[in-house]
Amino acid sequence: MQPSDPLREQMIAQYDAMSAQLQQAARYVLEHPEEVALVSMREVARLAGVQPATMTRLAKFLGLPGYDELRAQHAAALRQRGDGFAAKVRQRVDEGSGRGASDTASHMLQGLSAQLAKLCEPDALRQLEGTATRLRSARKVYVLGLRSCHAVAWHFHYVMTLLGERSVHLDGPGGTGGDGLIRATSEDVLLVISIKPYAKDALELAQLAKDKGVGIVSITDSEVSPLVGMSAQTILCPTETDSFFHTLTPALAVSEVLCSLLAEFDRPQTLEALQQADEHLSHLNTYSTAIPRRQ
Amino acid sequence: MQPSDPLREQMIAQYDAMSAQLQQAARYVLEHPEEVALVSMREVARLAGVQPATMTRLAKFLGLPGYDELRAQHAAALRQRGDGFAAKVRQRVDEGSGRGASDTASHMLQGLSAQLAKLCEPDALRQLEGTATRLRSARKVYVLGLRSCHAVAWHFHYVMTLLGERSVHLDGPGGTGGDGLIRATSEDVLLVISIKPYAKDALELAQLAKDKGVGIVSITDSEVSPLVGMSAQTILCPTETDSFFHTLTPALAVSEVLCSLLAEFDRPQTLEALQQADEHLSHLNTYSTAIPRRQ
DNA sequence: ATTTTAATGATTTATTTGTTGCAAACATCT
DNA sequence: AGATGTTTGCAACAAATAAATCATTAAAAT
Repeated sequence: MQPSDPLREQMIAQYDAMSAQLQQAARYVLEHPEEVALVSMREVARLAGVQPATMTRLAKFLGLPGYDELRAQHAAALRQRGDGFAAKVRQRVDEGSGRGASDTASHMLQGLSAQLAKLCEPDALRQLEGTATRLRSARKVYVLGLRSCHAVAWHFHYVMTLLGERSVHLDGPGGTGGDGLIRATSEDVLLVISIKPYAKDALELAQLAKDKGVGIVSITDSEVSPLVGMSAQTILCPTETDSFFHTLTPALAVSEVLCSLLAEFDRPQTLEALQQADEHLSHLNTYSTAIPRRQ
Repeated sequence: MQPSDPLREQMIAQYDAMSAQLQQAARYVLEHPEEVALVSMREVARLAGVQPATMTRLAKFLGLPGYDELRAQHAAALRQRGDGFAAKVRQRVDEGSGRGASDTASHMLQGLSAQLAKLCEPDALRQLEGTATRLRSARKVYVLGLRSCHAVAWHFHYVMTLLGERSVHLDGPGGTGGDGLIRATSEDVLLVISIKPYAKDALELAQLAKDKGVGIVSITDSEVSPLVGMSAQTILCPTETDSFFHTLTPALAVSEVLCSLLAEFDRPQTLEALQQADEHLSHLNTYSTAIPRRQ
């Protein structure tokens, strides 16, 4: 963000030499420099998830006399930003007049940003809430998304897996994806994600599920999507870009919001489930705890 | 400076009704709003040349519960200025006076929208462009994303597959994911996506690839991500939400932008590749052409 | 001129802050 | 294994903080 902030650079440079807790503290400071300037040390520590003492230790590790100096530097940086405001705008204009790639990228990102903002409209929120409610009451949640929608389906399933064991992902090698539905009942719900062009297999599987009495909810792209007719709840999200492809970013955002709503519904249970997942994964040594040597 | 700061306007409006000391305090606050946010009340009082108690009285005079609220408001204003681009979007956040789920959803979506807007800043655009350039010149592009990042990796790979045959997805059943690298050379590039907590396997595979001379580019979440050190190009994207989970929406957006930039680079070839894909898929009868019967 | 009212200054009080010392837990290396 | 050095969490501390209280002063009204 500020390439010319010496303290920042020092933290990045010395990051590898820090202990785990120090790294966690440093990471938060790097990512939330304003907070360091604006709130108390204990509060920063709380937000960073470390002991208050660790913040002091971080300051000393960086060669500063104490935490106050750390805050002072961040405060100074924040003060300067008021002045440097004009410079930033100028920089943007310079570049904005420009050529090619950055322009395309910026335009596309702004479009996506606007699409997400649009999802905040009352209609969309109602759909989200309705769908979350329906999913909440399900015994099992089957998740189906083929081809381009695989990414969204899988991610939803992945998060739901961390949360409990109600989720079944309808996908598998050798075309066995549909087998998950063998014992599906009317107590279950199928979340199907599909956008134009709609994959035939997805529609057929959804129809099959519906015939078995499974409740259908869907994330799709249009009022006239084939999914709308067979779904008890539908969330519509935009997919258009000015590029060649349809975007799945709004759909992924929607699925993440659904996960959050479901998680938020029963916080204690969610926390317990997440802790279980943590333990399991740490036993499996899945994640890199210490940062490996840099090259 | 801030025409839409209600507290500011209130102070100006009520200025005449204040006592001499209160006016002096208010004047300083109006002229040095950053200081109010950044230093203690007593210090502000000293700088303003009034008694500490006067600052408390000023806050109460303005109808606030106490000085803390005065500082909180100035801090919030300062925070927003930092976000710059996203500020516009952020303004609406507090409007939701609401209850429950819709509120959570709306808040989260607005946050995501702001994060995408932030990616339009010059720094991020530079990273995007640099990475796209690096990917463009690669003979083959290997794509690696494990666990939560699988969704992004797979989607990138999927789109790249429609575009040509340069993409290899490093994933597979039975832990065979790394096998794709067997014939990787220094002409190739590995795109690795990983966010905290970083999957050990992903880091190890990336390191292996690097040792083979493969160029590394990455999408990750922090300056101090272990990927930064081993990558020729890195795109940083935010992952924080106020929910339990990290979001992958910005990462997906970034990957879609990368795809677009690559596609845009050679439009004729892209169009041809897409037409081929269309033909292939229509021969396979993959997509539902007619909208099936509604129920 | 005297009372009343508001404003300002000084003092006190209960919190909160940043720091430090110490013991348990941890990893590391013979 | 056992010993050693580091890292980490906890609790106690002194300093500083914001607010509440009381005393004094200045101005306004009678």
